[in-house]
Amino acid sequence: MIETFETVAKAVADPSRVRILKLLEGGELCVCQITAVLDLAAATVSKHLAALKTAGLVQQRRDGKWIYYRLAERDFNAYTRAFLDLVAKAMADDPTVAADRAILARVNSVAVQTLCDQGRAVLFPNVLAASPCYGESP
Amino acid sequence: MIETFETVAKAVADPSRVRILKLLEGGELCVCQITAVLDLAAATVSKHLAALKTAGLVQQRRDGKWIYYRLAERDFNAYTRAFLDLVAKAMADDPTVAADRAILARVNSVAVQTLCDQGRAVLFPNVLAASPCYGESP
DNA sequence: ATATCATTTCGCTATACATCGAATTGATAC
DNA sequence: GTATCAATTCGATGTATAGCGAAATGATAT
Repeated sequence: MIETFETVAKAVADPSRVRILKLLEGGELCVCQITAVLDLAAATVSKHLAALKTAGLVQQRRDGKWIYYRLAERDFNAYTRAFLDLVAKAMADDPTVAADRAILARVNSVAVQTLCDQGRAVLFPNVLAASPCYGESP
Repeated sequence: MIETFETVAKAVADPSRVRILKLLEGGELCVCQITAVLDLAAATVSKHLAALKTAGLVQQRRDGKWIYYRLAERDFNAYTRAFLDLVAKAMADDPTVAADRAILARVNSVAVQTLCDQGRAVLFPNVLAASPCYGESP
């Protein structure tokens, strides 16, 4: 009881995990998409997702090569509803959350396969690198 | 924003601090009363209370030699209401919380001064120790 | 069957924190 | 003023955890 509450509260008491929950409010995402937004090592994101799952805050589903995470059903465990509602209402205008949403928009504009292949860099097309060098031809 | 949320969530993500909040739902208590119930070192309890205060979940008031802590006003900060309501609704029938309430009943039956002077032991009168030893006379 | 590859687990390091006893603080009460 | 003493802060210790790179896993797709 109090141990379960502790597990869920701990899950929500980390900024990276809160950012994940706020991202998932917009719909399910696969691990590499979440990793691209947070800009953390895949191992780190995987661990956070496991913590959120243990806490009963998210659920997962496989689709081909990718595993998609989504917010858990409200009645998943005794505290799922209360904490997810709390997080949903909070941090509506937090700058980090807003920035993540902006990156998420870019993420959603590229195929998951492309994102997995090329990594986060594909989200920020570097004009200088893509263009021919100035003064290259005589 | 997200940092404030993190502070408050961390505050409730510890069983000792949750026990304190549940105790304070019954009304204000001084530090030595809380210490007696939790059965932790005074230094530890003091630190927990400081964390709860920083999180905006409790407030304090001095009365003579003692400092009384109480749950914070619901609009104390952006998250006070949400988290205090959440804790209030949760763990209604948790065994640890129930046991704490039983000890609290004993605490409320003795003067604060007595509790401070004699410590937690005063809550559990030891019949054997209080009686004359068997076979002591002739 | 086997190679690929997204995800997870493992091993490690650095930091955070729960807990304690001892020392300090600071308001009370003489 | 000064002694008392509840509460806090200090210093130390052990445990927990966020982060990473490397290795392992396991489902897919050839």
